[in-house]
Amino acid sequence: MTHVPIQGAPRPRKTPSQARSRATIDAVLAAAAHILETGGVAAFNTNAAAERAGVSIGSLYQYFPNKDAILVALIERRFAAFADSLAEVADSADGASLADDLRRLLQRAVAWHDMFPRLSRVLDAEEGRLEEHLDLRVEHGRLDAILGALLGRHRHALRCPDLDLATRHVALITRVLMESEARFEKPDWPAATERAVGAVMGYLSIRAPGDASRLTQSAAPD
Amino acid sequence: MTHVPIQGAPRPRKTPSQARSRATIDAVLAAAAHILETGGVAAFNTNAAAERAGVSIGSLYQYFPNKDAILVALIERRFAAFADSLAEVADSADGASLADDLRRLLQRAVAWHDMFPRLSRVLDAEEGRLEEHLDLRVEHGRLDAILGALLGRHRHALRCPDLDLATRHVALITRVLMESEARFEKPDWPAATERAVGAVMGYLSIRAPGDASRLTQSAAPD
DNA sequence: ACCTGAACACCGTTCAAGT
DNA sequence: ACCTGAACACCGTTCAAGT
Repeated sequence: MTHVPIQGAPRPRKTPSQARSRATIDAVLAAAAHILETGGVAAFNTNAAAERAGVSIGSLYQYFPNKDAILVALIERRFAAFADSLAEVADSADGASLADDLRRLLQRAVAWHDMFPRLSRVLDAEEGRLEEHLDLRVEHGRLDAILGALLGRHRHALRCPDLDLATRHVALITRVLMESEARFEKPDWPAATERAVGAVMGYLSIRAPGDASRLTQSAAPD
Repeated sequence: MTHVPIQGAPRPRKTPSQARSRATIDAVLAAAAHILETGGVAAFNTNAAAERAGVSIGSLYQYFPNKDAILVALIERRFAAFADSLAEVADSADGASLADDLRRLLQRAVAWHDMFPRLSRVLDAEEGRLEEHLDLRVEHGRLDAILGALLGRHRHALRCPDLDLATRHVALITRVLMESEARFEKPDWPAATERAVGAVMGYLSIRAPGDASRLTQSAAPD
C-alpha cells in the first residue's frame, strides 16, 4: 500500500501543477508571513491566514494538512531565499582576507533578516520545535558549499585538518552568536558581527591583523 | 497602580507559602515532566497534567495562569538542577588541563540530559519560543561562574583578552554543538564531546597535546 | 476537480457553587 | 482560603453541498 507515511505530518498536501493552485499557496504563505511579522505567533491562526489570503479555510486545508505545515513551508522558503541572498554575496566576494569575506556574508545575513525582523525571530524560534518535519538538506548543503569554499580558499592558514567539520562548526557558531544578539531589544549588529568574526578567527586559530597575542603558547597544567 | 505588568504572562500566579500549595505545584510539574518524557509535546495538555497530578483543572489554574507557565516553570527548575549538577563536577574538578576539566563537565551534562532525553529535547526546543518569559539570569550567572573559573585557571594560555566574552562564547559554542548532536536518532556522545572540546580549544587557540599544527601562521591574503 | 463555510471537536480557561 | 468540574470560548479541522 502506498500512502503518506506519517499521518498528519506537516507537509504540503499536494504539489500543485496549475498556476491557480500555486497562487493560492503563495497567497496563504504571504498572508501568514504578514501576520507573523505584524502580530507575532499569537496572532497567527488558520482562519486569519485564510481570510487575509482571500481564500476559504477549506481551500487552505486543501494545500496544508495543518497549521504547522504553513510554518514549515514558510521556514523552508525563507531558508532558500536566504541561501540565494548569501550566494549572491559569495559570488562577488573575493576580499583580501577570510575575515573580510566572512564579515561581508554576516552583514548580508543581518540585512536580510532585518527586512522582516519579527518574522525572522519567530521562525527561528519555531524551527527547533518543527525540526523533524523540516527538510533543509539542500539549503544547508548550499550554505555549507558557500562557507566551505570560503574556508577552502584560506585552507593553508587553517589549523583544523577537517574542512567539512570546520565548516559545520563555523556555521553553527556564527548562527548561534548572531541569534543571541537578535534576542536583545535593540541589537548592536556591527558589534555582534565583529564578535562573530573574532570568534570564528579564534576558532580557526587565525591571527587577526595587528594581533600580537601569544599564539604559540600551549595550555600549561596548573 | 501596582499590578501585573503583562496580562496573562506565563509566570506563577502566586508564590505559595503553605506546604500543601507547594505540593500541588510540584505534583503538576512532575506530571507535566512525565507526560512530556513519555508522549512529547503532542501529549501535553492542561487537563492531562491536572489529572495525572491528582488535582482538579481549577486548582492547576490557581497556580499557573496558562499552559505555557507550566513549561516556563519546568524549564527554570530543570535549568537550576542542571547548574547544581555541573557545580558538583566543577567543585571536584581540578584536572591536569582545561581540556580534561571541560570534558568532564560535558560528560556530566550529557549524563544529566540522558536521564530524561525526550523531556530535555522538548524543553530545549520550547525554550526559544518562551524566551521572553523565562528568567534564567541567576542560573546563567552560575554557569558562567563555573565556566569562567575554569577558563580563568588557564588564563595565561588564552589568546582572548576578554575573559567574560570568551566564557559566553564557549558556553554558546558547547551548547549548540551538543544540541546539534541531540537531534540525531542515535547520538554519538563521546564523539560529540571530543568535537566540542576540540572546537573550544580551537576557539581559545590552545594547542592540544600532540598537536603539531602551525599555530603561528596567520591568514595570508590571496 | 476544486471551492465553500457552517459545523464539529478538542482543549485552554473561567467561574459559580461547594467545603 | 481553597478546591471543584461543568460550562464556555476559541480555534484547528472536516465534510456535505455547491459550482
